[in-house]
Amino acid sequence: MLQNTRTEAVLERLPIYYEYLRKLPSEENVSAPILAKALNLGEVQVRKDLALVSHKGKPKTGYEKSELMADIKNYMGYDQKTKAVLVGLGKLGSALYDYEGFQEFGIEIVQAFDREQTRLTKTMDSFTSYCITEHIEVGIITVDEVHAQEVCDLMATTGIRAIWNFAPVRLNVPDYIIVQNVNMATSLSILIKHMRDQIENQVNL
Amino acid sequence: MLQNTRTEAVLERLPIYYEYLRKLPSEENVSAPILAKALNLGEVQVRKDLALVSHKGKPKTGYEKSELMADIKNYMGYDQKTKAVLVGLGKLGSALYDYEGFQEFGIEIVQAFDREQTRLTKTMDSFTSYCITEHIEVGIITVDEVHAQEVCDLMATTGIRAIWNFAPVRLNVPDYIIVQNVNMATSLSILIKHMRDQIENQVNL
DNA sequence: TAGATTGTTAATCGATTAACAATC
DNA sequence: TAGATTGTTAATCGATTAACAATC
Repeated sequence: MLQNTRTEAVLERLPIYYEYLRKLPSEENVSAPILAKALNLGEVQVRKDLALVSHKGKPKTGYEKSELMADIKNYMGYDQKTKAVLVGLGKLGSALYDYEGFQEFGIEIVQAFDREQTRLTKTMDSFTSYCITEHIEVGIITVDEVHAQEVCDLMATTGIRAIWNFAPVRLNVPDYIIVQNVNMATSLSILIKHMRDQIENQVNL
Repeated sequence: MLQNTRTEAVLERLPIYYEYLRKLPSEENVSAPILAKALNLGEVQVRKDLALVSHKGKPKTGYEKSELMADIKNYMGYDQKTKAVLVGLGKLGSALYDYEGFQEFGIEIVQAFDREQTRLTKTMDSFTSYCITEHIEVGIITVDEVHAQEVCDLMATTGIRAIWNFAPVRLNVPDYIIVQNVNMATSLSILIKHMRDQIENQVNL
């Protein structure tokens, strides 16, 4: 455990294990080889990933399902509640605001903001004070690209430390804020490029 | 150019360059150092990425903006039109169906399907024949996790070669179909984990 | 010519995979 | 005990970065 070098990619896989386990009807023990086979990953990789978060694996029998889930949960911080606000209640914003799936990971979008005040939204006037008094840590930007930086700047004046940005702009933020850009169009275009490459390769065989 | 080993990650960066260039008001030449600085990437990395798609760079002056864009466009296949269908016109499905941003990358969601027939949707009865006659290559799954595999199986009976899956299930597909899973909840949870790690590190300094 | 930038080879860094001893 | 699985060290693979010659 001394030089336990965590690779970045582990963070992408732990939620996959967690979701797999959560949906697994059986309560039986699970092992790295079982997970590897089910999720089509390398056996050693899974073994190493699990070793990073848990030390309750037993040779021959593997891990107790509930213990392993608890250890992943703890490592990933799913048990720490995280409050997020969303700005821009358009189609995409609404879809996210309504989405039930965040709960499982301890995440709640507690309030949506937009230009207009509605049953669902507050206006931006109250944004800063709301975020400060409610100790909001995460901001979700689903406004158009013209307003994204402006919203981002406002977020930076609160206690928000992470921004999930759906506007196709690169945001300027202070060092202590981390930004994750999500771009639906480029994501799909990458999938399509992979598809075309694969088709090409098959033709050339 | 002989052993021009393309790294997987290039595909993630080329769209970023492309979008940056597209939105750049100036028509002046661009160089790897300029792009690197603007996008906060390594200079050598950008240089190598550009060399992969273009051979029109000139020492001292860099690349002509429009030529470089054309070369990225060509490499990534943005000039090849790709038709996609979407199944599940809920909140998220609607948001994607309405989204204008795909166009830029040659992608069009040409039809949505759902249980009910509406002004916007066809029912699944016509799904297979529609996809075949329209030569659909990409399927987008935005149904709930209970129905995702079923929809996926149906897609596999058509000419669809790539599936963009928003349902939180791992789909079983034949080898020649590639699947990209998108999970909003786990994506956000990873961002939050990064945030917590960063906060932790700052405290420990 | 001088200087900035390209294109490419070599070196480093990071992540995955292979190998194997420990053990339940 | 035998066998499956864990945990870990070493080897490989892949991607990024450093270094540098070529050149406009």
